[in-house]
Amino acid sequence: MHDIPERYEPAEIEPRIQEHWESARVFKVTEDPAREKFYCLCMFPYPSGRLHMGHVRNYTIGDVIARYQRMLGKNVMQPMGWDAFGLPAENAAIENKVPPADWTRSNISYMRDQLKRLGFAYDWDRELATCDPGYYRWEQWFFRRLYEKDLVYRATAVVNWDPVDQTVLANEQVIDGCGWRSGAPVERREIPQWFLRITAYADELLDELERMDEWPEAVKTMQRNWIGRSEGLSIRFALSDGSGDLEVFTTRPDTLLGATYMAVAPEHPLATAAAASDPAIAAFLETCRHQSTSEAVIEKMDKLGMPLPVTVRHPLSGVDLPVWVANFVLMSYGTGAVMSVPAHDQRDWEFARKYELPIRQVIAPTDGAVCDIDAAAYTEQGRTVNSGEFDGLEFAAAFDAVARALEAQGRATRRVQYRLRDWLVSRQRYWGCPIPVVYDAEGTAIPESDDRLPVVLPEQIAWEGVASPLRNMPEFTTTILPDGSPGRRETDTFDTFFESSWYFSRFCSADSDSAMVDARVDYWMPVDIYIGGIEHAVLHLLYARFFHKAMRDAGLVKSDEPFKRLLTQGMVCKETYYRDSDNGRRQYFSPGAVEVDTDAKGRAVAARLLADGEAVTIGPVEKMSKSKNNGVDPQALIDRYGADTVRLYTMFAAPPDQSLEWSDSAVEGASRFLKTLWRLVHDHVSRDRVATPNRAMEDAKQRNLRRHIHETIVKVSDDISRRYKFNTAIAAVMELVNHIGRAAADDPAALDELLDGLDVVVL
RNA sequence: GCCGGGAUGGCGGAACUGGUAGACGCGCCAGACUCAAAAUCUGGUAUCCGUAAGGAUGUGGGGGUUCGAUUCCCCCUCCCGGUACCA
Repeated sequence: MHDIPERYEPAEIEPRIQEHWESARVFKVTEDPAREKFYCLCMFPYPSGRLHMGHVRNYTIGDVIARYQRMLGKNVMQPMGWDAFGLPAENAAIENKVPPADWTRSNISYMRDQLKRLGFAYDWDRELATCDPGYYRWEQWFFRRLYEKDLVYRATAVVNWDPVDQTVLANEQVIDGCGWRSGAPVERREIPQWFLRITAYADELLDELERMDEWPEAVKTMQRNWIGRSEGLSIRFALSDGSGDLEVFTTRPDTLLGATYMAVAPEHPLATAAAASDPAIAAFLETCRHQSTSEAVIEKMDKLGMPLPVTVRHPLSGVDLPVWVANFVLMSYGTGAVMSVPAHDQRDWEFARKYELPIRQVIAPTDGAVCDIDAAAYTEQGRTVNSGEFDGLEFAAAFDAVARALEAQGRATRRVQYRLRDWLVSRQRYWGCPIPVVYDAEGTAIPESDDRLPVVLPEQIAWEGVASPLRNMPEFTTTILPDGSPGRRETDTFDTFFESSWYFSRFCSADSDSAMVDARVDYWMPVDIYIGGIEHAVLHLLYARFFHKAMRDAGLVKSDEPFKRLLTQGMVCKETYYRDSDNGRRQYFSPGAVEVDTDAKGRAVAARLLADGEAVTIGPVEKMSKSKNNGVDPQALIDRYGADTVRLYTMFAAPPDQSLEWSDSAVEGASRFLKTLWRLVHDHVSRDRVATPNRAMEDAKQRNLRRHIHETIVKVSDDISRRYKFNTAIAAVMELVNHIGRAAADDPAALDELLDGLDVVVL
């Protein structure tokens, strides 16, 4: 090791050491009950084509933690795999006429090389891709276990339907109400789909959060609010004509006497029945049929409604209340109907104002403060007024009194309701795991038996048009039922969150072809630290928690929770550049294709497309993504500076949980630091140490350096293991290197301190 | 709309438990080396006034608690993530 070259040449040394790591299987691990295990996991990537900066940042954080834990002597597993099913592969298939399987596998191959080039300490023997039948057969197998436990059911749900392309669109594919390819106005369509009963686990998913003290508070709060447990009253209002009941759920029974109208969803039977004889209502429902299915869009649109020719009887006052159809009431929430109390709900208040419906105050502030119902709804809990025999009660007492009165009439039931809805796992797409179900001649669904699994997705396909080709493949859809009669195969595939809900368990026994997971899973699970983007705070992380509990209840794993500690990485963001084209759609340009002019303060003021020299609009700073085309390609930086520089810069630029606005000018600094360090080591490594240094002979400067070395060890250890602040750990090491460099110039005789310092810095 | 997060020099960020605001790095300025440049090294660099010593101001905006607030509380603005079929 004494013949270190004078110049730092990452392009030469990095591939050499990486080949050694690979050929010697340095990071391969097996279970060792004698040693403390550490399972370090980063969210696996979607193989989109090339690594982006978010990947580099994510996997560098994981690698720093994994290597630190190895240095502590733990048995560290750090695996890597591919979240390989998904929409982009279908788009590539449509655009480039290449089968999604081929496109995906070639992306995996390229990105695997990139990961190796970045030098991450992965146990590659555990690599998996979710599009391999050897992986997805086990979720088909588990689907049947869930079915047997009544955790699977079939029901109708609304989708975005593109009437031109004759296909279902993802929310992301609907732009201003139109299909992104066809440009045709999208329609809502109800179709039968498969659901997993995640709500059966709602209470456990909620309660367990209290004990997850190594998860960020923000993520737990988001999950709590998402689950949204509320206690309330399910009230059955009798239709005035005696033809039935209208059931609603409310968390505010204390406001019942303030209810002045009812609102139902456009798909509600009362609305569709009225539309049959009233063209105006039918026309309204028709406009609602083009409404978005996205909550963000629905909540921001104009709130519209129409009165229906029915009324309901108020169970306490006996007054008949009008029933309206309203575009913001969702059929998929609860019963598709709500009771409206405009005096005490702001949305109801605005709707009532717009349509001149009565606003009736029945709650007043407990402290006697004035509240002006003409200005806004009073939404706080208070004391009942204008409520006859229920007057003067505070929230809990009023709730109870109203509940008892209605229960006595058989008109209400106390109920716990969740905002969380069951997990819709059906996708009308080709590139996913086939849902293992067959239908008989009557259309009855029969889950596939274990001995007929996997249901293999045909990979060599000819893609015509836009819709999933599976429906037009008789060799796939035609099948024989267990009783020998002809059957038809389900052509829907699973939501890709299905695959990402258990891959961490599969990594523990990735080579098993006889079981979903085996006993090794209980050595490694739970994951000790899970690192990934904050954008997964709810959906992926909640589905994965649910799935793990369902696996536990099927006897497959012992742990209650899959992820002991969670580190949510902030987004890597970058300015967007675009032009609005004539058809109203936006064309985004990659930062590499654009030249940006800055003012004296370094702020971007204008941008031009390099290809034609014409101006492009500078858009907001957003998460680097394919759809915004604002990703910075790390490969160019790796080629120019080496992997260590890119990794160092990524860790130095910001703390991991903070969003990072990318700037490639500062990468130079990281490179400079590594060169300086290399030269210092080169200048000293061949010098011989004094055999037994005499610490008592150290002068003040030397003692000062030795003290600084040890302070840095404490600081860096704490920053990495407790604080997860890699930027300040690096800053501390830079300060130490500056100190060592000055000492080397001033006092070359202080060799023992210099060499000790360099040893520590290199570690 | 709702839920969660954020805002500190020209730029990225630091200040961990309420106690010297701006560590470390980028950029910029000056100097050394060089025929010259690059690279490298040394020094300076929050803003305003001042030759300087020094003074004043300063952590998105407004208010509050405190001997003391980037940090705690209330209100607001803007930005980011999620919003159930992007992953």
